[in-house]
Amino acid sequence: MINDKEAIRQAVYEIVRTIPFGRATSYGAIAKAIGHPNLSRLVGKIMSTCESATNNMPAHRVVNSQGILSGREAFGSDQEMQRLLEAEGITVVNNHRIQSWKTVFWNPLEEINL
DNA sequence: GGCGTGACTATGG
DNA sequence: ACCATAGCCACGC
Repeated sequence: MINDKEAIRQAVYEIVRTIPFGRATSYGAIAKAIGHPNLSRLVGKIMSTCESATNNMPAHRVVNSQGILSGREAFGSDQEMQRLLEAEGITVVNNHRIQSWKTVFWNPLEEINL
C-alpha cells in the first residue's frame, strides 16, 4: 500500500465521474463501492473539498441515502445544487429532496460488477 | 490519546 | 414528515 487516504479519494472521484447524466447516487453507496462501507461520512468530506466547480466533478449527483440534498450549502449559492440537477432532468422538491429517488438512484456496484 | 465535528445511515417514536 | 438516538469513523485540534 502506498497511501490509503489518497487512494480512497481517487477511487471516490472515479466513481463520481462515472455517475451517468440524469442519475444520482448516495454517499453510502459510493463507500460500499470502494470497499469501505463504513466511510460514508468520509465520502461527504471528500466531496466538500473536491472543488467540483473547477474539477469537472459532478458532486451534485451525490446525495444522502434518502435522496436529500444534504450538501447544497457547499455549491456557492443556495440553489446551485438544485439548479444543476434540474438542468439534467432531475426534479428537486422544495430545494430539498429528489423526486422519484428510487428510479433516479444509480448503484455504482452494478456498474463495477458487470 | 482524548474530544468535537460532520455533504452519513438505520431505526424508532 | 419531523425529531431523537445510536452506531459509525476519519480528521483536526
